[in-house]
Amino acid sequence: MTLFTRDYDLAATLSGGQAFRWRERDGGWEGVVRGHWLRLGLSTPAGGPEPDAQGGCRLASSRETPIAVTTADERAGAPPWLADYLGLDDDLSAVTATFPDDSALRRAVRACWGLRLLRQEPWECLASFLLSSNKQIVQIRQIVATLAARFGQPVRVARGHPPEFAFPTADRLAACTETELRACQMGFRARYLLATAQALAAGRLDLERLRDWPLDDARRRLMELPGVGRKIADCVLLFSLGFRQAFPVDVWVLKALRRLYFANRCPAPRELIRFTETHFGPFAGYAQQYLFHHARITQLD
DNA sequence: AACCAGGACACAA
DNA sequence: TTGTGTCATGGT
Repeated sequence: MTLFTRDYDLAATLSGGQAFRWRERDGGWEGVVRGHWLRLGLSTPAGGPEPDAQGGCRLASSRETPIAVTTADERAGAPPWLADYLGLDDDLSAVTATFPDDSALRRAVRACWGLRLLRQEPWECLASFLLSSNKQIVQIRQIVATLAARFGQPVRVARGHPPEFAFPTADRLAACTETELRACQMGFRARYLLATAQALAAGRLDLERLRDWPLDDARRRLMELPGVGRKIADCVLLFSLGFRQAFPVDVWVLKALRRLYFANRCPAPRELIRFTETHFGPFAGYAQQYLFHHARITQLD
């Protein structure tokens, strides 16, 4: 079946450090979401981003980018939650139109047009980013894969496909020993993951309910969890709970911000927060993701 | 072989 | 409030 949408860059979205369970295989993208194995692909060749004559993000070209969806059950349609997960309802032209008119951001948007923010499951997102601290993205993927294979439920896959597993529930990880978690190569993060899983399993916080709260309150509650600072809290708010103004600042984004907006100076923490909260507008999180991805892909070239 | 990684935390000043 | 050492492990 096919999801009809516009301006979607699957590679930038699924492998850009928001989610850690997608991998490219035979020209498509395969992953497990909500305990369902999925394969996604562009049903027509997307080509690269196609800058319009003006070359500005406000006037960036809009293109049809239908997404072919394959599930384990060939007779079933696309899961009803998939469009929401993929952020299909976000209008990129409208989003980027709210950005400040600075050339650095325009360049980043043009370089990865079609990059979108996902709406992941909050627990998987939180757990994954608990594992992300001081780790490279390739390593985070590996740890998450190991964790799922050892403690996740097996899921249905296409015929002949190697086995896949759901992301383990908080209840399941809460029942693990720290030693079992450390055996997944997560190092000192095991203590945080275990303590947070136990806090959620005990019902001390309902992640889903945070959607309805003001941003600052939701962030404050997340930061009460062991191992969750502002950066990880903002990742959960932005990548799973739909707070498009949340602005996680990691080493890549910090480097980009310093270079583009602070003349290579190192801003004071409070000054940096104020800047990220005011300069980029209501979709600051989108601006952040473009800056992040642009910084990464230009670094690798 | 050093250096660094989508950080958080305890602690000092 | 802002800076420093520490944490465990592996990529580049």
